[in-house]
Amino acid sequence: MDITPTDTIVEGITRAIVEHQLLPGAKLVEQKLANHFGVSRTLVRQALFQLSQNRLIKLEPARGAFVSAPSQEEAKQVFAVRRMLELEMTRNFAPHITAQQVLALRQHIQQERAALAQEKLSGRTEVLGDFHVYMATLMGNVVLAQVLGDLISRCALITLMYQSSADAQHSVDEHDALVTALAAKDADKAVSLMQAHLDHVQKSVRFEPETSCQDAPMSQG
Amino acid sequence: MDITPTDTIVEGITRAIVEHQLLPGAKLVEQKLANHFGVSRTLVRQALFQLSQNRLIKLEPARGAFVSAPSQEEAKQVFAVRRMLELEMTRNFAPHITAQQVLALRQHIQQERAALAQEKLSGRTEVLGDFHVYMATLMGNVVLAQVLGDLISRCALITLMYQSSADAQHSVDEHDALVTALAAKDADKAVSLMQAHLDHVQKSVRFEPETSCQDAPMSQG
DNA sequence: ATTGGCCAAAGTGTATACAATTTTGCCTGA
DNA sequence: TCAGGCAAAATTGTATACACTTTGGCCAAT
Repeated sequence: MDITPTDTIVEGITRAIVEHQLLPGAKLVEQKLANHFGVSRTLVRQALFQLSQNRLIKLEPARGAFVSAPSQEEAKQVFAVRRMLELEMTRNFAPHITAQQVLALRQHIQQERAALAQEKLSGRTEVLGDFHVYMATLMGNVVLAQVLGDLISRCALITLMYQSSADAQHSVDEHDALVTALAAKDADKAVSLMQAHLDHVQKSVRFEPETSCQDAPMSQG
Repeated sequence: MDITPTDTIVEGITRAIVEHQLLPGAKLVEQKLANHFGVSRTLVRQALFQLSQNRLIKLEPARGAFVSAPSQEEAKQVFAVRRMLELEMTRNFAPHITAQQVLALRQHIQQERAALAQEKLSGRTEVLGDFHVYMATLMGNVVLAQVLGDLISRCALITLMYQSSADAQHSVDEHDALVTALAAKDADKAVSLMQAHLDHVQKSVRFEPETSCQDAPMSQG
């Protein structure tokens, strides 16, 4: 996987949004970003376009780029789609899962626990969400994995912003239980566990958080 | 909806791919395209990036853009994901559908028949695929509509390339039957009709055993 | 004859310059 | 005081110029 300068900028802006340095609705001025990252507007524009594809920002023609303000309704819809995909995925996966795949999932859970232990916000939700994508990959359906990845990164803003550490811990435990059910090839149990898990993740999203947004704009002060 | 020059280029290249003027594997040289469309490479590059997001072309760093060669395996996976989403969508939609929504769907089918009558290849599959997206929209789930739209445009290349006129006619009839079942709020029947429909669409895709990629650059007059 | 390296040509990646558009603030006139 | 409009500043949209990478062929050495 080639790592391009554009990816670095995407990463940086994503980080800034996730960590509340850039609030929803904030305008992203190309030249400012270019100065900040020490590149030309060309690369910034590429990055902004990429971010708009992930729905993290909104691109208004001739007006500029603005940080998205994901609505509760949108989050609800994202989770509805995730349910459609992931419940079916779980049901299909359970009967055919191999010992090797179970092992792979368990190893992933180890990574999750490690990420949690580090208490680092960044990377935490990433790893947790990746579990679901990883399941799809193990099933061998690349397309499903990509679609799920898009969906999860799409609501990543919401989840990252509002999911507490306790919720994250809860998620890992639920992943663990899910894998156990899968390992036992107990499809019904696995599906209901997945259902419950998604319910919990969705409920963990708080839309009126403590707005302790310390002011730390990205502008090169 | 603002119509940008970039969109025009995307449209043009898509059309060329769909109409076999550009075969899978063919290289897209930026300057050639720029000359062809009478714009600078800047806009061409934007268009290429956009097309790569739709998986219609593949962007290889420092090497260029190449028309994708969708594999049979990938098509299979795309349809698998579509099944997950659309069967569930149908099941959820049937009990709550309103008379107004039924009417809207029937009107859409009229458009499909009109598009078919024109014998125009371009726009035909577009309209047919749009039926599925339209259902999602009517359900009120914007996210689902977008995900479905991505999936359908993703295999649009395949479908457009290989679906015959007879198959297309068949599709419209199946849409019609589906709407009738929905109007009767017969969820089970609607779901099985949708299942059969997706099976047929998938089967209508014929992969030519010989994928020898001849070079057929876009006619530049 | 074959292989390896070097050089030119072609093409992509990035920066900068320029054009078009939007935003902002001021001034005028009622 | 306030609405309207004009002009300047700021910002985005597009084109061009330049740097770097890849590609393809030629030639020399084995």
